[in-house]
Amino acid sequence: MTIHQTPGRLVTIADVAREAGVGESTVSRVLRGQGSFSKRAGERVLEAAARLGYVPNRLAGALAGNADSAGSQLVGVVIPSLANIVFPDLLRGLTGALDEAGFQGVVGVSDYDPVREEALVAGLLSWRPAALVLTGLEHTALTVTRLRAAGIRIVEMIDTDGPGLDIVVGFSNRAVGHASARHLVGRGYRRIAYVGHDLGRDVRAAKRLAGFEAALAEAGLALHARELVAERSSAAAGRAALEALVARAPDTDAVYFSNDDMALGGYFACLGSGWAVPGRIALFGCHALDITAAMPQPLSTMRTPRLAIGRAAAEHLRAGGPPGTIDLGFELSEGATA
Amino acid sequence: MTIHQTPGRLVTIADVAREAGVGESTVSRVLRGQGSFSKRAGERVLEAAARLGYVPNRLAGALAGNADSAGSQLVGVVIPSLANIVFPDLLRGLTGALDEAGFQGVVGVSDYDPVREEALVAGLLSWRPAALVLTGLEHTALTVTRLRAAGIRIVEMIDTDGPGLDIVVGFSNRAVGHASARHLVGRGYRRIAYVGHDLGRDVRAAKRLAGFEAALAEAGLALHARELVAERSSAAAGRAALEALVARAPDTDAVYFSNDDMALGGYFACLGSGWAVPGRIALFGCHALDITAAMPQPLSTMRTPRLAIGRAAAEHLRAGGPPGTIDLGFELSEGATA
DNA sequence: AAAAATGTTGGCAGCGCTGCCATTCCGGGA
DNA sequence: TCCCGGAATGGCAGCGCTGCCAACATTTTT
Repeated sequence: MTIHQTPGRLVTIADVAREAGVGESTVSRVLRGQGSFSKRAGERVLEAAARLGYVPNRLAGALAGNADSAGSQLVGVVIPSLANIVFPDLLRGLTGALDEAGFQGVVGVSDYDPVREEALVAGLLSWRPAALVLTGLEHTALTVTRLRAAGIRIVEMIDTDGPGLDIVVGFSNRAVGHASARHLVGRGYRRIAYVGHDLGRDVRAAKRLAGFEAALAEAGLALHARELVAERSSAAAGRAALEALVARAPDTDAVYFSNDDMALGGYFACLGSGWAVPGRIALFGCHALDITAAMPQPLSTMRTPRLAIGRAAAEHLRAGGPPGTIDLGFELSEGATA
Repeated sequence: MTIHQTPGRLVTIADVAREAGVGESTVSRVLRGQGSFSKRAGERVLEAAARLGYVPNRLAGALAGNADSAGSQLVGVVIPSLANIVFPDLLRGLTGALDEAGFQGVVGVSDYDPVREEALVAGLLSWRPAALVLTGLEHTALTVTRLRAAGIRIVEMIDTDGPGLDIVVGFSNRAVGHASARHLVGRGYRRIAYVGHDLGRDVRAAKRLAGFEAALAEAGLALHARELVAERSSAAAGRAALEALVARAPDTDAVYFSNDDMALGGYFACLGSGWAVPGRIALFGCHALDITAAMPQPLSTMRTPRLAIGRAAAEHLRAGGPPGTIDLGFELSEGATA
């Protein structure tokens, strides 16, 4: 029962035209519901197409349609990772809105590597996408050159801390870090440490930390300690890192995590070691992952509008408006751990 | 600083040919490193292409190249959801292997809806993909017809419980459920309940439950209770459901969850209510999400090879072999909650 | 009733690329 | 020196579709 029957050639618009007894142009018009045609022609074409099992060839359509401008209805998307739940969320908002608008997303994963992104962008551009959606503001010079030359709408998601190429949708990671520190300081914590993952790659986590330290400095404080893991963020890494940190700096009274999954790991470390949260040690995360709301003590964290960012990115794809930055903000999720 | 410069026409192969002082065919051969050409011609073409910033148009390439067979280098992918971490994992394995092989994935999200899948498949087929990767074995009749007519390789991921269309890569969800029940029964639990999410849509969770109940029956048992939430699986839903379940059937001694995130929610419920795990109540999940390994008591669950499935799916795309099922199995992750 | 306006329709030239084929170029053997 | 086989090359016909335009049909207006 192989599926490979490939009877020969696939049905083309010419076959439908012959079957329906009309011209090719009429078939084209009917199928796209564009231009004028008689009711009778419409019926016959639809009927013939169904009878023949016609599947339009968008490759040809896009090629013929509009050679320059928005060639196809494909939209290239580059995200850094699928392992960090933040990005599937982004993708979720994006694909949802994208296919409401009749677009198809072509997804590439850069693994936080600008050089990898460069290659992905080159590959995506060769499909003549209607637009490109990237993550973050940091790109190689060659990527930027190519993007400029492509003459299509570019959306950069998530990070508004810096100049964008065209449209930027996100929030200020710096401000998130800043607000997080203000919250901890306001709660009276003074010996505040940081637990994070590979900052060399995750530029946005680094920006949050910068904002965090800036706010500490404004309050006359500095990071009490810091523990970085080389790997990607995960609960296991957060757990190990917090344990290491507490061993080194036992008097730490609050910890800022680069990410909620790290923070969740930290929470587990506290549970395992019997450290009272937030009595013995307070925990603060970032992103407000769904899970954290179900914890016995909801995690104190910052809610970032990931779905909304994806959706907004998709919605601004077609808009012919001027370049600009759309800041969707963030919100304190008070929780009970800090 | 608009990016929209669209100087007019994009650079075509003809422009490169003129610039390099060779024919179009030579440019095409050089750029694809195929056919024979002199070293000198090769250099000049590459140079000219770089100078002009030439970006090949794969739309045209695919259209001209091989009209029938593997038209483009696009691969259509349909997954049911991005909210359930299982699918991003699948996607991760898939896109990784896909772009090693030079393919680009076009992703659609069906939201667990076969009718939505039908529309997505139709849309994807119109890009003349080299192959299609779907999730699960359940499709509408029309989808199946179209898939057959397309004459391309089809891979169905994750579920091996039933006949596939072409290539199937995954594990038996029924067997997972069965093994889970055997484990709980073997540990001496007798009043075993089930906590799950919307089974009407998540067919695979339903298959796991069926296998689970079958194993219970073999042991002379039946489900002690069950609690279903209508929404999608999540920690919050798991927590609420477990609390409801314990209220209704306080003597339950073990709970099988449809998913690890549900189980994690259940664990949080136990922590919150002070129910000893597994003394008062044992918990068993499914999928072995990363997070669960960091818990103070690692969750007892079944490790499913999600990344490997994605990778295997991509690898079997090109293989011209016969249809068949590849069962990647699963593995008990003993943990400490059951 | 003729003219003008409007509604339908089919033919055909591309879109940018690749496959095919005929042609040219080159070095080595007769 | 001439001829021959293979490497290198360019021209051109499509791939399937859409945009444009001219042709024709049908109404409406005067």
